[in-house]
Amino acid sequence: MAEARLPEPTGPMVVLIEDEPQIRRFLRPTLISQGYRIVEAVSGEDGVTQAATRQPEIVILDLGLPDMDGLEVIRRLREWTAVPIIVLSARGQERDKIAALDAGADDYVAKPFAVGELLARMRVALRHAAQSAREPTDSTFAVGDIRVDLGRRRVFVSDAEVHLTRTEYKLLTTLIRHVGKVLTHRQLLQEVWGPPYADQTHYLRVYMGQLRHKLEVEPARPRFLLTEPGVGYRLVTE
Amino acid sequence: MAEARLPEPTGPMVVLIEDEPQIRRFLRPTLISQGYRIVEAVSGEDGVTQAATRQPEIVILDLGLPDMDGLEVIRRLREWTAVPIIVLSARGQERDKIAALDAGADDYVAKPFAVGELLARMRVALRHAAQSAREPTDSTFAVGDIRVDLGRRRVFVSDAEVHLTRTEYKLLTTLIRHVGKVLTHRQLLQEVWGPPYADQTHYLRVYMGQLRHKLEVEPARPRFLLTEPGVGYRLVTE
DNA sequence: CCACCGCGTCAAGAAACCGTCAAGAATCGG
DNA sequence: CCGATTCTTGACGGTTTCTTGACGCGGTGG
Repeated sequence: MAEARLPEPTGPMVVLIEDEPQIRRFLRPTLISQGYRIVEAVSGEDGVTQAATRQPEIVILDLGLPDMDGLEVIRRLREWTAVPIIVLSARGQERDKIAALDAGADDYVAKPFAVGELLARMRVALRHAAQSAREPTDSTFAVGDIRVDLGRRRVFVSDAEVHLTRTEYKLLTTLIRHVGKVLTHRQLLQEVWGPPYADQTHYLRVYMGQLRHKLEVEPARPRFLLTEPGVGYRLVTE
Repeated sequence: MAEARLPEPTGPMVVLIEDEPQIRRFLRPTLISQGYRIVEAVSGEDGVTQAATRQPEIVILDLGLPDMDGLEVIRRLREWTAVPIIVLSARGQERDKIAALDAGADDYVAKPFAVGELLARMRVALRHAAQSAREPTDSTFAVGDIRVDLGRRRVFVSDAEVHLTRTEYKLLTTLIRHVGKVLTHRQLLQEVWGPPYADQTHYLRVYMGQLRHKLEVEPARPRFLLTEPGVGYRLVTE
C-alpha cells in the first residue's frame, strides 16, 4: 500500500479550497510531487464551482473561508456529489469537528497539520472511492428540455433559466437523486420537509403542481414528473 | 444527519479491541447509549476472532495491545474484510498514523480523545459502508412475458408497460415473494390488506381477476396466476 | 335432478386521492 | 419599516381506486 508515488501528470485530481496563500504555497508542490493534479480555489463559491466543473477525486477544504461558512460548502457539495471531502481547519474544537463530519465531510485534520498524515488520509479517501468504484459525479442532470446544474443550483428549460424556490429545488433534486424510482409520499416529505412533515401530503400536491408548471410543457399531462396514485411520485428519463 | 439517536437494541455492531479496562469501562456505556451493540476483545488474537465471528459494522482498535502489534491486527483483518477500522492510539506520532492508515485503517484518533468526535467518525464510517452496500439494488422478476422491475416499481407485459394500482401491485409482489408456493387466502389477505381483512376472500377474487386481466394473455385460463381450489393462489414459473 | 358452494366476472356507488386556485401568514431583503 | 417572495392552508371538482353486491358457471353431494 505504501509504495512510492512518482510524479505523474495524470494522477488523481484534487480541488484545494483554501484562502491562505501561505498554505496553498506549501501544499501545492507537495501534492504535485505526489502525482496529484491540483486545482486551487480561494473562496467557497469558487470551490463549489471548481468541484462541479473539474469533477475531482478529492476535495480538501479549509473551513475558515472569507465568503461562506465552511459547513455550507460541505452541504452544497453533498447536494450532488459523494466526492471525499477532507477538512482542514484551524479550529480544533470538538464540536466543529462533529459538525463538519455530520454535515458530510469524510475526514477532519486540525491545523497545524503534518503533511505526511494529510497525504495518508488522502490515500484512505482514494481507497474508499476506488472500492466503491465511484466515478466522479456529473454535476448536471438533464431530461427532455430540462437541465439542472446541480453545482450552481440553476435550472433551465429549453436553455432559458427558470427560477425555483428553495423547496421546489430541494424537491426536484430529491427526485433526481432517485431518478426512475418511485418515491413514496413519506420519503419525499421526510427528505424535503423533514420527518415531522411525513403526513402532510398536501404539500406534495401543491409543490409538484408548481414544479410541473415551471418545468413541464404541458403541466396537466406531465412527461417527466409522474404521479403514482396512492404511492408517490417519480421522475422518469425520456 | 445529526439527528438524535435513541438507544435501540439492534443497532450496528462494534467490535472494540482494547486491553485497557479503563477505556473499555468508559466506552461501553457510551456506545450502548448510542444504540450500538458492542463486543469487547482484550487482545489482538481475540479481536480478529471476534471480528470474524460477529461480522461487525465497525472495528475500533487500540494499537497498543499486549499480544500483537496493532499493525499486524489491521493486516490480518484486511486479508478478508473491508469492515471500517478506526484506530485508537496513545501514540500520536505522525509516522504511526501513516503506518496504520496505509496498513488499511480508515481513521486514526489519538488518545486522549473526545468521545463525541469518535462517535462522529464512527457515523462517517457507517455512512461509507451503507453507501458501498447499496449498489446492487436492481432486482427484477420475470416469468413468461411478464417482467416486474421491483426497484422501480414497474410492470411490463411483452415490453409494454402496464399500470397496476397500489393494491394490485402489492398483491403481485406478495405472490412473487413466495413464488412457486401456495399462499392461502388468509395469508394473502393479511399481507396485502392487513389482518382485519383476513376473511374478505371476495377481495381476492376481484383483484386476482384484475391482475389476470392485466398480465395474462388469456385471463380465463391463466398460465402463471393459478388458483388452488379451496386453498388459495400461487404464482408459478413456467 | 337440484341445491349449494367456491370461483370468476361485471358494474355501480362510495371513498380516497389528486390537481388547482387563491387567500392569508410568514419570511426575506432592502 | 415596507414590498416582494415564499410558505402554508383551505376549498373545490375531477379522476382513480376501492368496496360491495349481483349474477353465472361448474363441480359436488344430497
